[in-house]
Amino acid sequence: MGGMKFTLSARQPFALQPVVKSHGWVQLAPFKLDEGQGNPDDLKNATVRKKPPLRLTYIDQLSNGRIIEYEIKQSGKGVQVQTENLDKFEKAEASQHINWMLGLDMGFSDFYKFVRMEPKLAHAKRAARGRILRSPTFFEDVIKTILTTNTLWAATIRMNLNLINTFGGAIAANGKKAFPTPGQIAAAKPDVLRKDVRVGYRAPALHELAVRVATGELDLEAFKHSPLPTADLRAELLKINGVGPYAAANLLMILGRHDFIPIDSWALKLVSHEWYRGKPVTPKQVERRFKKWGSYKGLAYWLWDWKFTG
DNA sequence: GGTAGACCTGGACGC
DNA sequence: GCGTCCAGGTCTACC
Repeated sequence: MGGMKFTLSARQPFALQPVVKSHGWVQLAPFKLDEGQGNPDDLKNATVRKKPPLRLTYIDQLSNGRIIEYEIKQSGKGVQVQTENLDKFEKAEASQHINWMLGLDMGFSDFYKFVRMEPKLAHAKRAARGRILRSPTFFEDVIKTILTTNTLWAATIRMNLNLINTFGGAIAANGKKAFPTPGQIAAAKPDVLRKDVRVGYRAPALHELAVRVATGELDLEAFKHSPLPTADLRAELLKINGVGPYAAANLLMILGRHDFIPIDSWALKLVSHEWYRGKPVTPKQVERRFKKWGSYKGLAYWLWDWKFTG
């Protein structure tokens, strides 16, 4: 087996579970979640144990082409990473990726202060919430976000899995696959995206994006540390074919910009049941309800302790 | 600046 | 069994 372990520290407060459970991303390959089920003892221990062990795995491709798997667990005030033996450059890159994926150096003290009088948000600090699970590359998150639009969640999971199985590189030893690089998708015919990956009408948009990133025309990774004001960054995101108001807001949230609410059909449902007795609402009404939270309205929406749970 | 209609796909529902 | 609807929306064409 071999391999190596290392730990990464996080800005406090931090807990792995709320990051992993922050949205559906963990259900999208190459993420995988292992909550320690399968042991018969778990049942009787469940009532005793305070923190169920939670193990997040991810198949990553480093810039030198090497594909490796991370097993990430909570460890003290940060995380412990188990992976294959890496040289110091690989380890630095892997650490950087995991740091980004979990938002280890993000802080939310201003937000916590701002919302501490709001009963629906007061839990945020207690539960160390605010971080949103993200993929190592912004490219991957843009693709995944486009795959969430105008479809069922189950279909998003399937399309994403097809994309990985069709184009992604694999670990030789076990066949586990990484998310495809822009080049791998760009090299394919758009028709393959439609016919094999089954992404439907999204095929041209996805392919075009992969080509633009692969050729260097569009530097998506630069969005991570862009000096642009959020509104300008949003305008840039909206230029991407397939990215509209919802997707842009979702991607801004992923970038740690919380000024906009990703208003989808689910958001309308939540707000409808929260304040309008289940009567249909418009995006404008959602905006109105969260206006007071200013540049934190996205987070306020995201972390709101909703009445409606489905 | 605001709003109908079309759009791949494949479960869920009604009949 | 089949048709219809619709989902973690977006784009285009109009007003």
